[in-house]
Amino acid sequence: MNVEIVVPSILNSTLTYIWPFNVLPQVGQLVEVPLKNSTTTGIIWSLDQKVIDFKHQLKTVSSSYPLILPVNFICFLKKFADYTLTPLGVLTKHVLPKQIICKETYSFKAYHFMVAELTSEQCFAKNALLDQIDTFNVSLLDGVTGSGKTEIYLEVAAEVYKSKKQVLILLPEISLTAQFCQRLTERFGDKPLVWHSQITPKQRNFIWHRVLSGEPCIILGARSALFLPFSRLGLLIIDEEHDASYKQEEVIIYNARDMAILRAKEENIQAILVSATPSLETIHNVAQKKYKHIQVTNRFYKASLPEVKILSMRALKKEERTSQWIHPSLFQEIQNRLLKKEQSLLFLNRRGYAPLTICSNCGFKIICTACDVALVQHKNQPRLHCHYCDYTQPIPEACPQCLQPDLTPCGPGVERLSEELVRLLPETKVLSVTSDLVNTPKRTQEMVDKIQNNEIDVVVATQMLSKGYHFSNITLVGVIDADMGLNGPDLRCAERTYQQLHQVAGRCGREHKPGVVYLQTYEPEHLVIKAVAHWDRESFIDFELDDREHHYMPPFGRLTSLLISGVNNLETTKFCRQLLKAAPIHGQVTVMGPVPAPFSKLKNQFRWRFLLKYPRDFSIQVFIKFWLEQVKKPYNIRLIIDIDPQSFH
DNA sequence: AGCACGCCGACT
DNA sequence: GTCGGCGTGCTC
Repeated sequence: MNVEIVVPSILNSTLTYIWPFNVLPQVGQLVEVPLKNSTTTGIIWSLDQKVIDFKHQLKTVSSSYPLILPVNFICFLKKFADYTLTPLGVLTKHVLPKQIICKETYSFKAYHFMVAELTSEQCFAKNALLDQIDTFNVSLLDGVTGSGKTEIYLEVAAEVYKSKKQVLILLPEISLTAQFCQRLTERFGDKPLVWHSQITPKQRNFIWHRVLSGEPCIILGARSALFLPFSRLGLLIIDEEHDASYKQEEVIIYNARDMAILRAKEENIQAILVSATPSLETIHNVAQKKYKHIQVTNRFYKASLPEVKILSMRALKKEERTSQWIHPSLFQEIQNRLLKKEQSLLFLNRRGYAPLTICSNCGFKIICTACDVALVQHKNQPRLHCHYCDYTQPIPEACPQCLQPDLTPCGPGVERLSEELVRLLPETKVLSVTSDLVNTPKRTQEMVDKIQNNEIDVVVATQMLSKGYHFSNITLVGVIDADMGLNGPDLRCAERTYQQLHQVAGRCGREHKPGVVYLQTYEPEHLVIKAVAHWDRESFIDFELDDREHHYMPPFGRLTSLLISGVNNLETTKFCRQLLKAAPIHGQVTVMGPVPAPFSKLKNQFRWRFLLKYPRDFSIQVFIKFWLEQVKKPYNIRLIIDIDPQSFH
């Protein structure tokens, strides 16, 4: 008999092989097959006898492994590929372990759960979640920081574990897993199994085989944990469900939150979405009664909230300013903190010294040779640096165009803000925290220690410090660029800004010392800024949902983006025109574009974009497949399909 | 004629 | 993705 097999290549279809063994093949079984002039691991995808027009002699399966991926998992992969339009072979690469070792003996201690004391509200939430544990459904566990959401879902996870099932807890970033791991170890009496791209091959193999074996376990994972072959998954938890880093945009483009829900559906289990600032998609699904809403409040919450004040940068006169970038009121507050021996934290989401270098004589702007973006000036290591392609060059003495020595750094980065603080307050110990400077676990630990031991007075940081950290002596937070991103090309920029500011505002004064947050803005009356300042989520949601509905944007309509890029701009635009001409006419789909992408050139590639808008229940995949069949794509032009895009660069 | 390079399709 | 076939064009 023949079997249909997927192999880890870019192929989008199965390949047919002869099954030479007496034992029947099984869907999901791993096999070795000859491919070209070598051999590779593949997955038996189907036993259906496909009618093939393959003219040559079929090859034979070389050997089979006693490893069978669960049928539910295969179904999940199939739907994943169908939805995201990922070639099956590409997906397979992420599913198969690097090398297959069948007999591995690892010891594993069973968890011994510590008894957690839950408040009556937490108990209620826990029981509500446990109530529907055995069939597919989605719950939103919604509550502010400090309301004990984590305790609740860990209790639910413990119950599922005790019923001999597996639990997957997804976190948006690896950096968060370390602290979280600590917390789980305390609760469970042993380390949880952590899965992300940087674990050792040995650990990777161990986890892969363990989840396949069906042994109960709790996995703490980054989004790639969705590709683990769990055979007894009993619960899926997506913490910080709103987080944009759940969206993977390289090689396989998918939103891990949405695919997690798909996985839960295929496994017929519950998915719990957890957030203090749920995404509008999720809020909408709750309103539509598709998701269950479990809200937890913290009765101490209102009292513990820092006060958020808006500082208008518009009203300032030149002579009122002490500092070039810091509002006088915020500057005053920083000085007050210094007197009280308390710490301040300033956020500025710009690495380096200055985001822009311009010649004050002729107006020449230094841009990257490979990208259509300004080079960022760094002073720590004096270079001009492209943040998109990593190109660097020395800072020229004179303007490359008019040869005058008038190159001027424009605007602040973290380094420049720190420098200014040191100049204005020479006794102050200032620490810059950016991914350029704090980029290893060791340096991260040093940074945390320094702040915690009060060796630092003012921390100037990018968004990298806005998540997962809390320092008890920081009682003042200043956001230098609160409205940066408010007017971006991104559909979700208001939502993102709201979530980030909310997150940032929670960074201070959670313990006995009250905190204050200052938002510097040129748009003090902007609804997003006001909503953050008043801790008023509802008004933000109402405003934003209205706006989205008015423009038929997600979560009301859906979007897909097609990014077309190539080294030759003429050829690229030509292909775009061909595409536009071939675009099927369909009453439910609006085809917009082609337009140059917001970054019209990156890494020497010219970039153009189409955007498709269509109803929520419309299957755009069929439309796209039909469309792309009409035109032949030149080999040197790349086309990337992003279903439900998060970023529009 | 002989060979290097790069385009481009096939892979069961 | 990766390999190999083959056409173009350059060198001996």
